[in-house]
Amino acid sequence: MLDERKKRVLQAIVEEYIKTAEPVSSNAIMNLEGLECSSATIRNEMAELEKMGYIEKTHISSGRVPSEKGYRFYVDELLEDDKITVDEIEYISDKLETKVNELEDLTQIASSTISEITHYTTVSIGPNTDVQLIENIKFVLLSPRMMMAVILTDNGLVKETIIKFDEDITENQVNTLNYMFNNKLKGEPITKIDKPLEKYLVDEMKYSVNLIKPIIVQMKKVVEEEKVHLEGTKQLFELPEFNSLEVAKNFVNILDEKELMADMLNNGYAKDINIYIGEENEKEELKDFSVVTFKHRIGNKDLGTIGIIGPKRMDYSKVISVMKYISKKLNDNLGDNSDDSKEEK
Amino acid sequence: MLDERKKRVLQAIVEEYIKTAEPVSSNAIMNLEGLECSSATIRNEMAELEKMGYIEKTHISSGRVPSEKGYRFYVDELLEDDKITVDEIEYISDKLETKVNELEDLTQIASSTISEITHYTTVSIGPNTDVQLIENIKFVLLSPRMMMAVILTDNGLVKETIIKFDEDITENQVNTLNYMFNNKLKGEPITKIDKPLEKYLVDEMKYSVNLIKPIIVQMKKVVEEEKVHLEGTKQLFELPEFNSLEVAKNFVNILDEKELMADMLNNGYAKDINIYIGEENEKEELKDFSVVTFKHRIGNKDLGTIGIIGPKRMDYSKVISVMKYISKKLNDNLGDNSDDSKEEK
DNA sequence: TTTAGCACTCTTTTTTGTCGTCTGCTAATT
DNA sequence: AATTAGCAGACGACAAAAAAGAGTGCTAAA
Repeated sequence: MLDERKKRVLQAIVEEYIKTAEPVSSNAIMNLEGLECSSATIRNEMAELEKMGYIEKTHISSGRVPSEKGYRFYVDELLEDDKITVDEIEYISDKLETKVNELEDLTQIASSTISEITHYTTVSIGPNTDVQLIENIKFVLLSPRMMMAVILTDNGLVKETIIKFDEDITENQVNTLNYMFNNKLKGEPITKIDKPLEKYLVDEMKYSVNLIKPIIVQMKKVVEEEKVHLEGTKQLFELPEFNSLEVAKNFVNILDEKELMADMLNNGYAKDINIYIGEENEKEELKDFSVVTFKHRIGNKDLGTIGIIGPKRMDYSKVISVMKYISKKLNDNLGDNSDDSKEEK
Repeated sequence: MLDERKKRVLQAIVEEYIKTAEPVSSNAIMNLEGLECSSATIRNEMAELEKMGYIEKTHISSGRVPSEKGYRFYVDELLEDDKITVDEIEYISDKLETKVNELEDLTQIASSTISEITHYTTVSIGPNTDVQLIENIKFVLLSPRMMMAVILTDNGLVKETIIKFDEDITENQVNTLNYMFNNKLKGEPITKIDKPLEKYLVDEMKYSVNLIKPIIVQMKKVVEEEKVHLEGTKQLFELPEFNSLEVAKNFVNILDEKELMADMLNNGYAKDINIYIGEENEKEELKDFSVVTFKHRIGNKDLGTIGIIGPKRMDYSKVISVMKYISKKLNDNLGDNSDDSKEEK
């Protein structure tokens, strides 16, 4: 479709624009490797690329800026990996050594590391609820009317919550609950903790509704809860595109809508890495941004999703290199030294 | 010091400026209640108020803006309470009805309610660590190498954490730990969980350091951890002062520094409500803002602190009314229906 | 003591002009 | 047929100048 030189011109424009945030002129990219020709020739190529929709002008006599179609082509066909430096590799390795007790923290560390290296904002979220299986449930009486419920999932996450009752409970009751819940739920997806279960326990098993209802309500809540974690919000404000108050406000609005973030990360299942450029984002509010999402897993255990939010001219190459490296590193590390991960044969 | 009319003029200027964010001219406040005189008279008063330092001009022929001294006088002497509407009262009552299982959530609900009503940004934090006493500690074995520690404090908060070990642990060991920690720490401030305790347990009581160290490390971490919670960040961006990119950036930077926020809230002990206007803030970064902090408690139990961050021309009256009402409401509500609060005679 | 009136100051907005950049096109060159 | 040099034209960015508007301080009168 595009001949070699056009590809080269497009690539040069995208990369130059990523670097400078200024419309790229024919002069600016002339004499780059593979473009040893006059500016006039490049202008001709640019005119055609524009006609095809890969680049556009900001005004009639301006330089060119990549269109979303242009970015998309760049990402799909022209992207070169391995833009990660030795220093960065060292920094990442260092960060990932941090000993964590809860796997959830690992996603946050990955998220903050990405943000620090790329200088974009990252947002992270735990694994999707419907892929998590219950490995064990534990009820512990804290005081006569207060109980704690702990749920261990097969991917090593721990969810705990406190449940209060209007009447005293006995150790005996707690033991029965322990047995009953484990018996019923072990190996089931955590989403099974829901109304029907409450109904079953009350109607069929004849438990007191006063006992069961708060348990189900509270456990359901903690199971469904999406903890969205943000990192590096201020960094984007250093970018030249944030000199427009409009864009800045828009961005702050996005960050304030945690559910919107959660939604964004939960969609787009197909691949581990997904790239949404501008209008490709489902959310109207994100149409001036690009988002790269990264499904973060160890072995076959989903550990959550990380999203990188940046301008449309984000350094896709860098972002993807970093993500791939982190993914690799995590799997290398946790292959050996994770105690609680189940041995797979 | 200030005669009645001067007070009235100052009050009018402050309130008008709070409303419009524009320098206030002599014309604008003439004919307000208590100011039934000509603009020339008001100009004379303004000239004197300016000489005394209560108001200032943005340039030689502009209207007047309150100085920080002016705001301070307004807050100390001129503030009228009860600027809260019936609708707002209803909204607050409604929000505070939400049933919470963890007292921590209550501070967040209060915080978000304040933000929604005042349209300023709020930031909240749990109670200061050194006022919290340990009521009970519970260790629960989750798997051979994973234990959960739960700390109940006298003000009804629950802190829990997971501890991992490099070797298997027995139920017996957990029971001993339970007995030992409770015996040693019940009634003590949570800050007692620290190095010296580790030393004592290992050296004197001859516990294995492999067992004790991770416990102390992890519990200390969760005890010291300050969970800063932000609410309504985007709202401030609607204010006219945020049309300056400088201010906007400044603000985003502040929000990104969670420890700064925590510091801010932990200082200023004296009163339950503290007001810091502009330069009165200890933090350089906050010198263009006003902060109102609100120590939130039920009975004599400290439940955390909420800070309201807004422009210097924030609607102090509204903010304070809302806070007072919330405080009252919480105490009314939780006087009766809180099950776990200890009965005081 | 208050007020009407006016000159003066300063900001804001609009207008005008200049400069520089980059394109598209044409005609010449390879 | 592809490339290139050269140039006219378009337009943004910036600065200076001009006009409009808002508010003050002061003076003199009520």
